[in-house]
Amino acid sequence: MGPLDSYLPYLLNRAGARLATAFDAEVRRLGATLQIWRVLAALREHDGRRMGDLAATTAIEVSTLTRLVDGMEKRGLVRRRPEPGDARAVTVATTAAGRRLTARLLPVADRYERVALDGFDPAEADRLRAALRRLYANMDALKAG
Amino acid sequence: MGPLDSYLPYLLNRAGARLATAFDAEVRRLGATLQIWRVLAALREHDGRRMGDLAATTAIEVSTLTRLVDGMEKRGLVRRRPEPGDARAVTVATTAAGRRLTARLLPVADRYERVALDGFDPAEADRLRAALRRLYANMDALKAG
DNA sequence: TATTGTTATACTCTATAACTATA
DNA sequence: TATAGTTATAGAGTATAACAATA
Repeated sequence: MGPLDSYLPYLLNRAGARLATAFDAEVRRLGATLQIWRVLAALREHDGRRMGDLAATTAIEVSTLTRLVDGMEKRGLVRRRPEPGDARAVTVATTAAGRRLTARLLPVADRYERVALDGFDPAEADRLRAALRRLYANMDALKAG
Repeated sequence: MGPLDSYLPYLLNRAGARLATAFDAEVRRLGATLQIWRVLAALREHDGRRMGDLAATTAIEVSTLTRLVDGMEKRGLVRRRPEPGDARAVTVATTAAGRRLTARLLPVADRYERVALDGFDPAEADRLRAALRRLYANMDALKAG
């Protein structure tokens, strides 16, 4: 291993942590948290998802997600419904209030992406996105240990 | 904001979380943790650093770091010494045992980077590193709020 | 028997601030 | 007064396993 500043997991962690910390501080002023935003963003992409599905796409543990959704439900941001066809499962859907909060968070999210990619030309930004997707997929090889 | 799968903070978080989780599980079998590895990797780069310096490069909170270093000191991996010239400050240096543990962790760290970058040609990998450094630096702009 | 989600517990990390000892 | 580090406390998040209901 060479210098830390060329070690990819280190760079990935530093960049990700910095983005996440700053974003979290900012959305808290709007009455949300990073975790709440992750759930809302996942539901914006596809509303009415199952808990397990939501856990997978947000990278939030199921047991954490249960309590997070409890809180969001209490605040009227989402609503749980039994999944028709499988009574074990539950789907989570946004309410009008949830969508209003999402609408207020979206400009912040957009701004963060713009700032992070400031100075990147579109092709460069897309290469970065592709590289991160590929890196994620490469980790499948480690499942075996 | 477009699809989640093109949203950079999302991609960054997913890739980073996956790498970190898998790596942590693996080094635990060798008697370390991800946090311990971060400290050792930082000290490998430059041994005998101050606590504040260490906190900055590892992205670990100072108060967390104090207790982490407490534990590492108890295990004989590092040693605290007063900084000559400033009696308030403390430097943290590895012991022989700490360097032995580092040596055992290095191959794992190398393997993770190799797996993550599997299929990337060297120029591509370097572009990714440069992009992550640049992204990190771009976040300076958010300090103002 | 396996799966979905909830609950419970202990643990880790963070956030915040108070505290000490220096500078 | 400001800085370096420690300590204390409360709050998030994770890990694990036990559990209920259903498949």
